[in-house]
Amino acid sequence: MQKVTMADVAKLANVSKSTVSQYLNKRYDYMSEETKKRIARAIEELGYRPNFIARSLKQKSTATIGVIVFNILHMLTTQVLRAIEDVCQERDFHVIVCNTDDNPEKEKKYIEMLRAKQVDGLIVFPTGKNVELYERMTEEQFPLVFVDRMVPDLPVDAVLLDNYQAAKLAVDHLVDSGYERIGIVTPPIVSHVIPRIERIEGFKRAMTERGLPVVEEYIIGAEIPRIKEELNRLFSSDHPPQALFAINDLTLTEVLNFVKETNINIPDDLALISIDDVPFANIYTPRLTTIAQPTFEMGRKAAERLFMKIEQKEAGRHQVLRFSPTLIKRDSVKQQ
Amino acid sequence: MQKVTMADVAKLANVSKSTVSQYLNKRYDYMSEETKKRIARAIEELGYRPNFIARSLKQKSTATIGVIVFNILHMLTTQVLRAIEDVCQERDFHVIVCNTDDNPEKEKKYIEMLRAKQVDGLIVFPTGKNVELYERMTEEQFPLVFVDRMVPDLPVDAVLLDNYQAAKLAVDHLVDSGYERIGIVTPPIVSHVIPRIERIEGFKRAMTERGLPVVEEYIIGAEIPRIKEELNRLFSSDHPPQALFAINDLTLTEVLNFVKETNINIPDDLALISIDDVPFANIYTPRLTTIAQPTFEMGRKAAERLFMKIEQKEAGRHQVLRFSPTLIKRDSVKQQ
DNA sequence: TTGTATGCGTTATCAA
DNA sequence: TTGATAACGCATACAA
Repeated sequence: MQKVTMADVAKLANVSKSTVSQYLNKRYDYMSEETKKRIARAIEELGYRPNFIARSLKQKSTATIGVIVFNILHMLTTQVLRAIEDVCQERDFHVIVCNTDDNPEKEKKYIEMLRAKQVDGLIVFPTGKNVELYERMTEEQFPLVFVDRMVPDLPVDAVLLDNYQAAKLAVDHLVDSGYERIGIVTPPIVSHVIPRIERIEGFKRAMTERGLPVVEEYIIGAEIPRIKEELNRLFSSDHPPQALFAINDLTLTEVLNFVKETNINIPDDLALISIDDVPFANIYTPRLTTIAQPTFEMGRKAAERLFMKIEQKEAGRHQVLRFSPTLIKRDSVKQQ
Repeated sequence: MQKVTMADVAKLANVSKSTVSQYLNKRYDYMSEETKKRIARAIEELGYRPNFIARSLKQKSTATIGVIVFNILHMLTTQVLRAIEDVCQERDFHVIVCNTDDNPEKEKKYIEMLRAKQVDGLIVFPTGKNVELYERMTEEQFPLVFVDRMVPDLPVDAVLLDNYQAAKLAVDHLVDSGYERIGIVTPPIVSHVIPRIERIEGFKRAMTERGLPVVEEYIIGAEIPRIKEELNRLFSSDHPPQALFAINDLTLTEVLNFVKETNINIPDDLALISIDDVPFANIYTPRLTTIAQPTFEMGRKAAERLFMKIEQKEAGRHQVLRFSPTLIKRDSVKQQ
């Protein structure tokens, strides 16, 4: 299988390898019709298929990029990935996908292996823990783009949601609708996970701007499986929040689970808003008010930035691109 | 960047390239400690990283497989993909992902390009339209596994849901719960899309087995955007069905949308069951009764089969592996 | 224990 | 217009 090589074609067509090579690369400016035909025939006859890997070795380009994500199962990731793949498809590039599960070891291993495989560039949802490695890549001018998270002080292009704006959108909509006691629910707050930090920070700022107090008790930050019990605790207190802001789809799900097990009615007893326009937002009763990330635009942009770097090897000032979220008003927040 | 090669290391360490090569491949049975150290130092100093592509050329293995899917955005796909990637991760293989959008042209192009890139095997959710191409691969004994769909009469390994059983599970549960007028909703019925064909066929068989008539009017097969109007038509007739079986997540969503716009109450006015355990099944009110596909097992198995073929180049009789679905009883079907 | 020579399937340079 | 020949970076058989 796949034993037939350019040499075989050359022999059968009675020309040299170089001629075949030129033919394949469409450099036929000076090639006689006759030769072209003979080569075409030989290729056909032998069922020859070029070995792209050999060509890559010579040309120093594999037409392949790597995309390293936490977990392809997350909707954000899937959508960004799809957009990236679309851009690559237009350019006849291929995409290697890797899941790190947010594990720095795995991330490191993947990055190293993919570079050994000579990928032309890397789009990474970084764990944020392999700073030296990131640094090395930028020093070597290796084409690299971060998505979703970034690493402060590192001159790496990054494509991010404007998390402050997202939080502000949520708070403003809630406040405009007449809510004051607003809670926020998030996974554990760790410093290297930029979106969480920024969303919470944005939440606090927005509250303050609207002249509302930030009640620490209303900030629920816990591992996903523990969120429900935290909610239970909070809602059995004297003054539970009137509205909840779930900072992503995972926490939203937990809130919904919690609500399902109690008699709390949305939006009458509790208003709910979240970041990530989950697929069932429209189907759920009540329809869920959400803040959507422009995932496809983000994926596209990340890919386009990467290709800019791949194509014109020049550095250029690095950019942190912020994408604006969109408030989608539905029925889980109602005018008080 | 990445200019340093084995020759450089060899020179710096004062040994020959072959020695370095041996060192890298852990063939140090007979290597002096001294040499090892010198090589290690040189590698470190130069920041040498092996070029995997060059090695691939020699060894005829890229440690990369291709996975060609319709659309990574579908949940089934994402989950299968994740499982495949996990298996690959264990073996230090990488995965190239391609989206065909069920377009045979794209499929063809991808298959050809990936083979040119010398991937060691291919897992394909086949459009079913490139029969010659599939045949050629099997003739050449190229490692290939189909998922979700198969192509009749083609000796290719395939990993599929037991669609007949899935349909039977649905019908039996409905009938056992006291329903008789059961409708089914599906995307357009086209012959090469095996799951649809089998699910509908399974539905009919199961109905017949239970002594119930198959009412053609209750079989709604239409493009997704047109399903809602079909449902409207059906439910304004004299004898609408008492229960609906949605054959996948897409049609389920349409049913749910339809329900939302009417006053139909689930499960009181209409029972609902579907294939694909959607993420919101547990959250929706009422909680949705579904039939789950063992997506991760399917992905794992597909990858394992592929590796069997990759490793032991022997053919072996090809297998069509059927996976059993699981009925998850929740609240959208209630005992009448 | 280590080095030499050769090949993997292309492309590129330079002659012819 | 086409053909030798030398890379590309690594692995391997065989020699030393």
